[in-house]
Amino acid sequence: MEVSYDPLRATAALENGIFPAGCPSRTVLDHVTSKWGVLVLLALSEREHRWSELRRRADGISEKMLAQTLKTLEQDGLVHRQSQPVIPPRVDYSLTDSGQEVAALLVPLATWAFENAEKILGNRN
Amino acid sequence: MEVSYDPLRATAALENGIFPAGCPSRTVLDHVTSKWGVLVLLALSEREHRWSELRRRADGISEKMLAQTLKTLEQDGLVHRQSQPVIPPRVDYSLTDSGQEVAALLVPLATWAFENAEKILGNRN
DNA sequence: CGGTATCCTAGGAGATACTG
DNA sequence: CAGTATCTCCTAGGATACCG
Repeated sequence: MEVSYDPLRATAALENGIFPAGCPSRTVLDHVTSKWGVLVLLALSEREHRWSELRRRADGISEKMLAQTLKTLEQDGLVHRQSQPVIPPRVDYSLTDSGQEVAALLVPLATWAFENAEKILGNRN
Repeated sequence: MEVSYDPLRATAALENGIFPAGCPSRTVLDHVTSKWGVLVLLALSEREHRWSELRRRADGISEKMLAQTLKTLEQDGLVHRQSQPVIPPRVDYSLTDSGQEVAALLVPLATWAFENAEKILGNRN
């Protein structure tokens, strides 16, 4: 996995964009970095998931929050919802192209968290 | 800015690490992706900031949340606090090495949010 | 300036029950 | 199975005041 970003574009984002309260960038950032949003995007970065799979994967999430999170991400055009008209119902969630872009940025973050967790929390003594 | 990550390590993180409720990785991820945590880390990724600078930069943050956020990040060993014994008091916050690592991963995310905000939120009609 | 200490409340979030 | 609907609880977080 490789992420390459133009420093000038990053600077522009930091200087003009991200910090004002209520600005669109922050709204988007909030959705994408939300407690459950991250986990859902990470799960979907691996492969499509059904509702119940996501429910189990994002360990600890309530049905309410899963529904809410998925709805937000779907409205944002990051997650695609495909419902099959069968009995019992089957609904698959996957990433859109935009979704794959963010997810690709989230994965290194998760990897870093995973690899540094012990050290970080170990400081706390 | 360039971020390169071994796919195998990413896979390990996703498969073993990130998802269990209450696991260390998720705690760390929560700190780092918290609403105000992201903004503080982003601000500090540019340069050192004083308390009052951070207060103004992370637009909308309350004193309470700034204090809380900084304390968490400092305990996590991501932010370094340097207080000068002068009058009036002066305190500078900067990133530790670990802090720079995460911040480097956060910047592309912020850049992406900044560049895609309009499109994303435009979907909502 | 760089913070605590206190109080207070909106809404984030869980539990439970129900439905197409 | 894949969700709503409701009810309730609790705490993240804002406002205000004060302090070294």
